[in-house]
Amino acid sequence: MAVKQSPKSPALESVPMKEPTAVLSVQDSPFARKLSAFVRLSQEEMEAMSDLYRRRRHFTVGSDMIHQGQKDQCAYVLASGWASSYKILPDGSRQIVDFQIPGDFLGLRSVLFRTSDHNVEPLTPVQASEVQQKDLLDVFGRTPRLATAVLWAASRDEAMVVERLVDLGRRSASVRMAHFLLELGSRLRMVGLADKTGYACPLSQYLLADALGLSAVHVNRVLRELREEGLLTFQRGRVSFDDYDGLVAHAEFDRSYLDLDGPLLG
Amino acid sequence: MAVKQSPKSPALESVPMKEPTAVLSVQDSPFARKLSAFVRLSQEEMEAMSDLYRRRRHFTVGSDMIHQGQKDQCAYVLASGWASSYKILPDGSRQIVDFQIPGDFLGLRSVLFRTSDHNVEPLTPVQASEVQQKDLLDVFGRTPRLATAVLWAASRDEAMVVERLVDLGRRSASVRMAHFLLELGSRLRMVGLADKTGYACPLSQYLLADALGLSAVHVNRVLRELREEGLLTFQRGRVSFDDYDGLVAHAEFDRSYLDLDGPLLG
DNA sequence: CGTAGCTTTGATGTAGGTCAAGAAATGTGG
DNA sequence: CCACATTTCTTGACCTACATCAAAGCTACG
Repeated sequence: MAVKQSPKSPALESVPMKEPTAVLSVQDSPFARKLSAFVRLSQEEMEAMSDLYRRRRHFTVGSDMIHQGQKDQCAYVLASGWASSYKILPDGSRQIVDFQIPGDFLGLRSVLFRTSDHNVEPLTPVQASEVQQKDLLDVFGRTPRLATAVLWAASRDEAMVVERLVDLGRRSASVRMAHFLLELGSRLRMVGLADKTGYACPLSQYLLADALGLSAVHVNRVLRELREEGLLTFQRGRVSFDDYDGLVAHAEFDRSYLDLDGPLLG
Repeated sequence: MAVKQSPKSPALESVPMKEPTAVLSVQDSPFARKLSAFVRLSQEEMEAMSDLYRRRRHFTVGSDMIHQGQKDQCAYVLASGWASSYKILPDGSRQIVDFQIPGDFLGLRSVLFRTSDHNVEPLTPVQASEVQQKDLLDVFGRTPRLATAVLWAASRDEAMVVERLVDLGRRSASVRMAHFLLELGSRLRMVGLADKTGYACPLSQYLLADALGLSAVHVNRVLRELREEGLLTFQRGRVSFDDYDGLVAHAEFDRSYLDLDGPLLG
């Protein structure tokens, strides 16, 4: 039910910012890296993609990137920082749908739909490339394989939302939390922001609560349980896996839904 | 937690089957109708689409259309009948992610991913067109606008999953049920299978429970409440809106996430 | 006309919510 | 670098929405 977000996250400084300027090269961007998991991109496709990268923008915490109900919104590719996409209900409560990390494409629906059905806001300072509707449709027309790759990325995002749905529908709070933090770890590893031991994480317990359909109080209790069971520690902006295998077992974590097994299209 | 589905649904016969053979004409198919909500399809695009329609298949209740964990799955476009897509958890419980109705594209993820991350099974006898990976990628290469339209349709599906997520995370059982049945009504209206008074619905209370993250017992109680409040009646395979406006208010139903306002691409 | 799956209802249990309030941590201005 | 303000985190006491268990009554087809 918490509506406020943290203007000052405890882990803000500890998130590796990975010298944003270095990301300007298209091939090395987290986004290209992610799409490469699906198609082996040609030189031409790389260039088409760089057209999407022209307009670089910066967002500070508290400023909206995409706003529910507004028209003609842009999409973005996150270069650095974290964001969250969420819906606000009439009674003021909030459901966070997903968190975005570097390399994530965000706001696809707000481009394809006439009006955006959700909000996106930065959780840390964010560097992102603006993608306008026209650019996106042009690129699709020129390089269908890239279009397919974007479709694949969108499907992967949907798979994650589905997994969150299973979390809320059928898993206990503890399993849910473990599952979620493992998924986040997997995603961060894909872009080099996590390893087996854990990762820096700027999420407050309020944010976790709104993402997992729990109360902040219960989030706290669940985190304590997991810590006391020696599975994982989430403190001072860092998630540490104390017993990775035990955690995977506890969470029944099967990451096949993240489709990580190398390019499908040659 | 219910794992069994209904081999004999009470409403099975009352679902209008809309003479399946008449749907063979591409322009009139519910699928074309749905995509037309996004792009005005050219003759060429219609023809490309008809390539996706070649292999028509029939499924009986109890046979799987798509199976979790299997490789090289097909996708389908539903011509008639209802299906449900779901995930089974290790403990045997089930979360239904969505129900498919005529015109719905199903199993996109199972084509794009190496292995399917979910199951799809018919709830009534089903007529569907099989879409193989190759067909789909070919069509994308030839007609990018069609690819964009499919991307749009996939985004619309994701928007519905997101709304289900909000249901499970932040809405009470009663609001959740009302919201869900209204959404289903909107979707059915788009393909001419519902009107303001209601629609034929082959879903058992067990299925509703597994979709909404409730127990079947509680589904029953919630339906009774809604009936006693004069909002809606769900009996003998038919959902009747007794007080549509009251229901919309109760459910806080805002259907902008279905993006119904006419073609975006000329 | 039997029986297998549905629906309905009552009694009882519990996971997680809400309220409240103190302790850490973090940021801000001097 | 310190005192104060603001979030966050943490814990305890209590409560409620929904689950679970159990047992009848329906319905529909075989």
